[in-house]
Amino acid sequence: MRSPRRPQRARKLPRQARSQATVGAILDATVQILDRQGLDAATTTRIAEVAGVSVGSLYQYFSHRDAILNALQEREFERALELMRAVLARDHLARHPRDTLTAVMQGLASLYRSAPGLHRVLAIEGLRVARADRVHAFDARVLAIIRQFLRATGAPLRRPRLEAAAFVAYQSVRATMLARLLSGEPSLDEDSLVEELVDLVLRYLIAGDA
Amino acid sequence: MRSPRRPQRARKLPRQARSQATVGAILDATVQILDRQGLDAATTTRIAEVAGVSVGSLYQYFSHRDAILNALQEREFERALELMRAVLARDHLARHPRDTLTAVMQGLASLYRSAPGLHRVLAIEGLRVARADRVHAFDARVLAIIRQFLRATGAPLRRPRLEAAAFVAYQSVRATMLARLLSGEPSLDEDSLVEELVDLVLRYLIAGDA
Amino acid sequence: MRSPRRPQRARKLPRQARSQATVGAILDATVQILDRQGLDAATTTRIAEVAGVSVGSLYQYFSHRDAILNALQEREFERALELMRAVLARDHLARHPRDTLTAVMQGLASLYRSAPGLHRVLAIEGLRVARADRVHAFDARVLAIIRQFLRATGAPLRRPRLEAAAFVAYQSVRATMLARLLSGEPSLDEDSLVEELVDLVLRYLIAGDA
Amino acid sequence: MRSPRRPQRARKLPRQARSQATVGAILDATVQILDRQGLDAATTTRIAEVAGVSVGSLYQYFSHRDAILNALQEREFERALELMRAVLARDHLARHPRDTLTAVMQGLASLYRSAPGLHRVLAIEGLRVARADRVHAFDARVLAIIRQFLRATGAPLRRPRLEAAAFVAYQSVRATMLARLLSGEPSLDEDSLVEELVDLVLRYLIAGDA
DNA sequence: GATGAATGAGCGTTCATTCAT
DNA sequence: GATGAATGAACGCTCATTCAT
Repeated sequence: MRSPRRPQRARKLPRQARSQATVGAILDATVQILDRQGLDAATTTRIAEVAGVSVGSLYQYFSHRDAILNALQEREFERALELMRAVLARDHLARHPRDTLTAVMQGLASLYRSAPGLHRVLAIEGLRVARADRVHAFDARVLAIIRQFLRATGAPLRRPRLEAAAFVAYQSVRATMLARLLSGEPSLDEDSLVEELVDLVLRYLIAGDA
Repeated sequence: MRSPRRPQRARKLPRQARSQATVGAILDATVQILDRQGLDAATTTRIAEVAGVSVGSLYQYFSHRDAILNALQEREFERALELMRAVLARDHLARHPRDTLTAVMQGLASLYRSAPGLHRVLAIEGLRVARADRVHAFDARVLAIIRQFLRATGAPLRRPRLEAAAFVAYQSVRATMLARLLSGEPSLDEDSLVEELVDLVLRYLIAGDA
Repeated sequence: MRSPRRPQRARKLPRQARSQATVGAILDATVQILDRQGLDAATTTRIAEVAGVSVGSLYQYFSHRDAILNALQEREFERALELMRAVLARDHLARHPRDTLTAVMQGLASLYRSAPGLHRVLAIEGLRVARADRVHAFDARVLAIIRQFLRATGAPLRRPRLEAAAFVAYQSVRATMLARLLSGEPSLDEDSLVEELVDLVLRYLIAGDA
Repeated sequence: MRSPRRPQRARKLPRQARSQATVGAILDATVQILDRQGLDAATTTRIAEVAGVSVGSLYQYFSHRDAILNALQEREFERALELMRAVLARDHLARHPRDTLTAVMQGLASLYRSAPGLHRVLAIEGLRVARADRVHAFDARVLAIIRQFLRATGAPLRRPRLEAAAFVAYQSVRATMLARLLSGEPSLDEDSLVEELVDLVLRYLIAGDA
């Protein structure tokens, strides 16, 4: 996409019900387009068209095109965090770490599966310099959750550098899932992938797990 | 005025000394721009400008803008493969797999370190649909090398699904290194990263490795 | 940056008053440029400039530059056909064929006279391969009208090959008028030309007409 | 084609044998390209390539691209005039005008047939403003020949305005032949076309010819 | 507020022409 | 003379953004 002519002022926050609906429609339209046709198809005109509003309205709620992608990214970030929190909150201490990990990874896999095209675009765009900070912030939150889980788990940890370990484990899982998503016809079925990743992480992190 | 005719094949190969210099200048300029300002800044006009040539010259050697990126990608691909081959060729059978793995990863880390911005862009662009095939082809070659290494190693393998294991291991290493590269100020020094990754892979792949 | 996507269908039809005005301005500007400076001067930038709009507006209503020329061509085609139909509809059976033919040719001559430069360009462009189909379609419609006229006329026809005769007659008239148009200072006044052409066609087509 | 940056000085005339050969090769190459691929394919680079010389050499003999087309046009003009002169010179006074006319038209038809693509391009380009003068000059020479023939012929002429008559007859023949050339699949075979045109012209020009 | 026609900077690309070798 | 690498003005076209209605 072209680097945009940046506007000078921020837009007002949507407060009323109708506004919320419009914002929602715009985000949903963008998701649909990204998922089916990719980033290049997500022009402001097309988004407005699919959302059933005018471009003018679009700019009433988003100061520039990238703001839409940012909002989307944020939405998916929250969704992923929520998923992790929900799984970990379910009395995971009483269960074997393997079960907890498996549940988390199945959740992530289903998240990706629900809109592969969208997550592909977000992953790519997430790597762009402009959006790097947002991704780092998200990563930090994920890592905090992981560390918290590791500390809370009764299992004996192998790794002295907890922070490094969480980083490596997280990136490995994230990237492998994404790579499978990006390969046209995955040679590995989802369940097997989850199994492999659980094993990878367990053996890496937890002593004596064989 | 003229109906546009997309050229299908590569332009003439540079034979003379001056031509070689021009091609080199274009590639170098592109690397520099990608490394410092990212992909969007790498317009044909800007590349030509930095290379100190005219746009016309650029098109004398590259059929279209993307061909420059492709050439660059190919160059880095070959470099990475060459590095892996070189390390694995060095009597690795006589050494402990840990040493071999460490050597490979140190090589990759230094490759990334040499031009972080470039590798960031190549990694990102490698995810785009248009270039997905090239990346898959590269991945397949890497996976073949890894599998060959695993088979040749005397060490007892833990994983029944060799192909899946190679995929998971490769993506984990690749992504973690890249993620560290992308984070502005890495919290993990390079040696520690290599150590962690070697450990990750060994425990995942090789039975009884502790 | 972006892979170019050639639009296949026409742009949105102009509905509002302002839109209509813009389309009109674009067509008028194009006619003016073609008439005065020829086809090569009719760049999108120049057309927009003369029309007093931006290039963007131009592409809001025409999918590509050639679409403007096509629209212009179509407009003139329809105008010419309408003229022929109108003249032939005027109780021509009751009149001598010479009068009918004269009326038709006077109409065509005045059509050409109204914008010689435009018709010159359209005639030339009509010869280009890209637009040949459109011209052939127009020619076929004209020939059908001519054949219908010849059949309806009570006059005894000299020519056994009606189709060939219509073709020869039509091309002769068309080309001679055009040639006169193209010569800077016509040596033949319009009335004389019409007279000559009527005579040419009558003697060629109609038996005993002397 | 793009309107060229016009050079300032004329080129030296080719005097030596090698020069003549180069000029010939360039013209032949241009004919071949025009005939097979049309005007847009006739770039200076391509012409030089087909001619087996360098672009530099091309510019040694032709001051600019259009000069090549001009030379080609001139060559075809001379060829056509030569053909007419040759036929008319063959004791045509002793023969019936119909035979003479038939011979001329057969000659023209075979000229066109020998390289339809070339003549299509020349016809189109000949109409462009830039080259209009050259065409008018050629037309004038043709008309002179025609008038001379008409005067020399013993046959009684119908038309008082000899100049106008020559013009009408010439344009009719030229355009009809060209139109047949331009229509993809001519519905009229060449012999029939010649027959029709001879009849058209004879009845138009010569009194009592039935 | 909502609309959507209008804007125009900027992109990738071409090719006639030049000139150092 | 010949070469062909280099030039760069100019083209068609896109789309994020604005603002009169």
